[in-house]
Amino acid sequence: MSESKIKERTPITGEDKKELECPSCEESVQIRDYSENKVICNNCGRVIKDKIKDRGPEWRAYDQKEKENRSRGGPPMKETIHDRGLSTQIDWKNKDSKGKSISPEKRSKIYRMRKWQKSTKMNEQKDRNLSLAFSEIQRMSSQLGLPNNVRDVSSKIYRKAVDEDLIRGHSIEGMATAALYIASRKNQVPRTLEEFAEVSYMDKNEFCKNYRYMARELDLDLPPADPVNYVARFSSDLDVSGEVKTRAISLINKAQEERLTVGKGPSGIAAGAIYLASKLEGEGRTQSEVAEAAGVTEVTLRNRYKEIKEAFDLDA
DNA sequence: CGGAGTAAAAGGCACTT
DNA sequence: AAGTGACTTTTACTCCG
Repeated sequence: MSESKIKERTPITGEDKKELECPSCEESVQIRDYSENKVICNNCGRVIKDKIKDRGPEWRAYDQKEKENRSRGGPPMKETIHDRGLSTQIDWKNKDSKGKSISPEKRSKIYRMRKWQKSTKMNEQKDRNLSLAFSEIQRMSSQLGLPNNVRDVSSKIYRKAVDEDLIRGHSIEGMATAALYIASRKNQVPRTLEEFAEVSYMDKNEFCKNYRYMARELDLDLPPADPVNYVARFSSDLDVSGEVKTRAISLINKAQEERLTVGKGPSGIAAGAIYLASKLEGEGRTQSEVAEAAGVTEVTLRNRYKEIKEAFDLDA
C-alpha cells in the first residue's frame, strides 16, 4: 500500500446541504438530496454527487501504521444477499484449511456442525424466501434501469416485511415487486405500475394490493409521485428537445401551485404537460405518441392538457 | 389521420353500517 | 367486511378539418 492511498478528507460543512448547480442543465435547475446517498438533478436525472454519505473513515490517519491499526476489516454488508454476506460455509470435504485430512474424532464434530448449519440456515424458509425475493428484485431493477440504491432500499423493505411476518399468505414475487415499487417511489425515481407489470410475473392488480398492504403495515408514508420525475423519461422516449422538457417541468410546477394536480394521476399530468410544451415549442408531437409514451389514454392526456392550457390562458 | 369531445363503465379511495 | 358516493380514468364512439 502506498502513501498516496491515504487521503485527507476535508471536513463537512453546511455547504454540502445546499443546492448545487447541475452542469448539464441550464436555468431553473432543481436538485434534491434524495434519501439514499446521491444528489440527482431533478431536471435531467444526472447524478451530480454519488455516495455523499460515504465520507470515508471518521478518523484521520497520520501515517501508514496508524491507518493499519484503525482500519476495520471485512467486506461491507450487502443488503441484497440473503444473510447479508456474513455467512461462513462449512466445506463438505473432510479436510482442514491446509488440505490435511481431519482426525476421526474431529470428524463427528464437524459432521454435527454441518448438520446444525443445514437445519438452522439453509433449510430455513425465511432464507430461501429472501434469496428468491432478492434475485427477483435484482432482475426487475436491472430490467427497469433502476439505480442500485433503490435496489438496496427495496431489499431492506422486503427484509423488514419478512421480519414482521407480512409475507405469509402472499406470493414472494408479488411482495418483492411491491417492495421495489415502494423503493422506487421513495427514491423519487418512480416507474409506473404498468412498467412494473411488464417485468414482473405478477399482474398489476395483484402486486398493487401487495404494495398497499405493505406500505400500510410497515407504516411507510408514500407521498404521491411527482409528475416532474416522469418527464425526463417520457421525453427521452419521445425524443423531444431539452427546451420542451424544461418547459414541461415549469408548466407542471405552475400547475401544482394552482392546485390543478391534486388527485390526478401523475403520469397523466406529465403527459399533458409534455404535449402542451411540445406544441408551444413548435415540436409537434401527436396526442397518441405522447399518451403511448406515458402509458395513459389520449382522453386523459386531453383533459390534463386542457386544464393546464386554460388555467394559464395559453394559446397553442 | 389528428384533434376534440361525450356518455357510460370501471376502478380506486375515504368513510360508514 | 360489505356498501356508498365522489372522483379519475378508460372504453368506445362521434364529429370536425
